Amino acid sequence: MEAMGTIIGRGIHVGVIFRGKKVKDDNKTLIQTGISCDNQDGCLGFTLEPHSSQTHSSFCHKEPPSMVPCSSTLKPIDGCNPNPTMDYLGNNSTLLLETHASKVNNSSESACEPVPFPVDTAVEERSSDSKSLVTEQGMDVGTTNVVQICLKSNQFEVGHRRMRRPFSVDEVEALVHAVETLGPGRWRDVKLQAFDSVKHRTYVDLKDKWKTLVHTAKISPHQRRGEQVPQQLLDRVLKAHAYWSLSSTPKNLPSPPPTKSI
DNA sequence: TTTAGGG
DNA sequence: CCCTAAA
Repeated sequence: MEAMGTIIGRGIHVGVIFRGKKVKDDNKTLIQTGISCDNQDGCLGFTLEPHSSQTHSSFCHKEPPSMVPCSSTLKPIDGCNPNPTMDYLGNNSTLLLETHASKVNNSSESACEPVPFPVDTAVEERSSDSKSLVTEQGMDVGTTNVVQICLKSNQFEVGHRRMRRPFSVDEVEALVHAVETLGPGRWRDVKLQAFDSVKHRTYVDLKDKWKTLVHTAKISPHQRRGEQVPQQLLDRVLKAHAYWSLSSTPKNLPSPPPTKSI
């Protein structure tokens, strides 16, 4: 915030770059220039020029509806960010650029970045708004930062593959608990009961996770990857799985939940 | 829209 | 995670 405050306080120029070319006429709106009307596979970019703009610039690709983590002085952006989760919580400043081009929105996810957790809940990745949150890190006054907002070749083209979000042990615990009481096959309810506020976890995701959990619980510990799920939890998975598999009425009365003893 | 499974 | 036939 300090960095941005310094920059903005001293006046900052915001230029628009379309398809690599800087848009000269500042009086025209995105719609007037046609930038936001068609589905051209161009790229929208913004140049933030504090003062007498220099040349140093860094950027990363991003799309309209999501965040555009951008590091001006750190690691280059060659695809995806090394560490998705953290990295955006420190003393970073945030600049919000709103490109309210009428219907240009549409949703697709970040092309190279996982949405920083902090804002994750605030701004949905699948948001239909055309906002771009640019997170600047250690932006040096005097440098020109360019944020590329590439519109996929075809805005209607199905979005990218969603960012991978490994389930945390806590999430697994919540999922297991829900399945123990509701039983598998009722993913909609599981979602509502245990992940209602976690928008990036759909009931299909939960169903898939349960599938992998059952598998994980069956293989030997050393074959498991990622964050290790407590064996105790995996035992509950097998327990519930066995219980609901034999139950004659799997999806009906959540009769005596699995013997959650031990 | 959900469920259920394979990809 | 994605893709989708079925329900």
